[in-house]
Amino acid sequence: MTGGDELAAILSALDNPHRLRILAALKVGGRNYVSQLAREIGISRPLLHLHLNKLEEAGLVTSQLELSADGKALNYFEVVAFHVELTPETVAAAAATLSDKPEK
Amino acid sequence: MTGGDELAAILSALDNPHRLRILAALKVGGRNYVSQLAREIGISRPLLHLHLNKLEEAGLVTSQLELSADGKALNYFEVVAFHVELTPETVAAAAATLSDKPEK
DNA sequence: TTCATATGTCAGAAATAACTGACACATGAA
DNA sequence: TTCATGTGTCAGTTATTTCTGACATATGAA
Repeated sequence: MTGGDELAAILSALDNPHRLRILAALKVGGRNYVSQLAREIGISRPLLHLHLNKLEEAGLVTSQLELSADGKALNYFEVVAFHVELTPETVAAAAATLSDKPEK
Repeated sequence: MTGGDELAAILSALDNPHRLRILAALKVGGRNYVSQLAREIGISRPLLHLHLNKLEEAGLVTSQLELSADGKALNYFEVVAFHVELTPETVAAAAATLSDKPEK
């Protein structure tokens, strides 16, 4: 029972090849911190930061700040176990609760 | 078993409140032609045309040109019965087959 | 102190997506 | 012929997203 806005956020978050790969990397390689993940995926850190933010806002990943052995602050991200069914029925139900602005 | 590019197209098509409502309208109200649908949803016909194109390219709707009783050519659209599961696993699998350009 | 690592943020450019307002064409009815 | 209806398309504007290149801050090691 996913709400319209919630589903919209998830779909928006998944509508990007980088973000799909980020999720895949975290799922396959396990939790990781942003600088390291940026190196592995091959995109800039600010850009990865942006994408991770969007994924986190959609509730698809979570982050946790930790201190490494040598004192560096590492922000670890990991995938959340989500499950969304996309069918005409679920889409129609979600669309009915969309809080978009119909005002001109 | 949805391919990466196929899933990307679906997600891209669903990442828009208008298109979610269009799918909902076609699912609930049944098949409809574009001018009529544009009036019901309350958006311009060229805009609806654009969105329907994107939905059709993603394989979420189909269209069929028909002649009405009074001779007008009506382009009827209807929803295709799709079913997509969104989980970390399916996303990871799809991301692995993405044909994006990793060059530069 | 300097270096290498980590964090975050932000302004501006570049690339897409969304949208509007025409235009062109066709048919049946008035 | 004119009107109302349907179809599609396209150029140009606006809005949104994506991306880069800085900047600022912090810590441990050399």
